[in-house]
Amino acid sequence: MPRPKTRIQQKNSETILEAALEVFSAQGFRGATLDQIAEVAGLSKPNLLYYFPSKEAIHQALLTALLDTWLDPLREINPMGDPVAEIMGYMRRKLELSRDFPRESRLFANEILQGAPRMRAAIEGDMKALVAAKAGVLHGWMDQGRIARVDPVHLLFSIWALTQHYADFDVQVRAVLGDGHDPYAEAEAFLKTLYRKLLAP
Amino acid sequence: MPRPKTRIQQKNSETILEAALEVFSAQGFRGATLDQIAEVAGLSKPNLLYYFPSKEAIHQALLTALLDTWLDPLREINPMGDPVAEIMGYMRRKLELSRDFPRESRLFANEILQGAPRMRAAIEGDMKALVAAKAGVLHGWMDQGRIARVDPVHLLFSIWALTQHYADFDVQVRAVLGDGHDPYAEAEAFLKTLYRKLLAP
DNA sequence: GTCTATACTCTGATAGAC
DNA sequence: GTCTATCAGAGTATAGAC
Repeated sequence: MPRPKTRIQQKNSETILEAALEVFSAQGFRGATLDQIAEVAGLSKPNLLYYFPSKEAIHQALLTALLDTWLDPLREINPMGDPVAEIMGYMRRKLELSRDFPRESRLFANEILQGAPRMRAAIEGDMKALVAAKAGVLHGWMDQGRIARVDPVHLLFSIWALTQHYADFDVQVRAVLGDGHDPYAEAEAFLKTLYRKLLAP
Repeated sequence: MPRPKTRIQQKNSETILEAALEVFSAQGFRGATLDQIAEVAGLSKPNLLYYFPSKEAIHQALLTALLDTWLDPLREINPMGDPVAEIMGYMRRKLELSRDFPRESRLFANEILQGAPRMRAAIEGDMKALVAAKAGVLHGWMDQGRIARVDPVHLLFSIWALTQHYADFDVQVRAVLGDGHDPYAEAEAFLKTLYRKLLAP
């Protein structure tokens, strides 16, 4: 990928990544084709490969940018804040990520589901370290009796599972709910109740 | 697909479906190839296509069988039973499905994630109807004050999300936990606590 | 029923004109 | 920088021998 210098290069790179996100998140890596991405981007296939050296490289660029976005809400948990408010805020921010960036959530889910062939290092490195640090914070709050004692890592897993479910299984959620529902608004109310009860000391 | 009559036909069909499950669940529909399935099955590629008319047909056979297995635990919820015990039992059976049939869970997740192109009818039909029926049962229990009042459908979503997470995101769960953990045993303890608190009237 | 050989299509990537 | 044309390989499916 040539270092985007000019405005036009910058713009085209972004157009390609946007189109690639659309296609990869809906079809998975193998299911997506350069033809589809080119069509969505409104560019020719060889032109895609002028900006990125390969299909693999486009995918990798998306994943690299994604992990940071994905972990940001967790980083924001403040050890000095009010425990329940911090955890509720984290849950809410993760749910907002699902609502506002469902394609990113599905891109991530596709990758993990298939064994994380291109993200394993990041998961075993950055993600694991961050989770360990924040689990320590949660543990401290439990020791102080400020929230109920539960397994801190599984508490984080539960927030991931419950919030990402609404993006990753969107089709199923909407099909089962039927018309006239706002899945994310209902989810927020349900999850608030759930975590308020779970965390009460 | 020829109606399996002889014992050898029966056996080969099963061998193919077992191999196909292995490959489809790990790679998705497009990512899987007949070559891979043939190799895992220990058969030649044309031989696969003697038993099933196409790659599509193999996949369809797996999905059709899957949905029933997947919904069985929900069907077993007994309106006459003890509400908390019934819901806890459902959660536990779903978690056991994730633990004992993780490939089936990932096959299902792959399908939904990509928009359920081959399962939409079943979801909008059987699954939606079953959920509506069981949501009615839950509602009745809430009206009687036997469990806390929460959105019954989102309660079911939460059980799906939390239990399937351990199969679908297995790689991430194990990477983050590190060695020396039994994810499913820990999950069961965590989820028991979670639902006991959530459901307490 | 099972195999080898092969037809045909799709797809990632490159060549080369402009 | 962008396009048309095209190559090479992979992948689904079929033909036909045994």
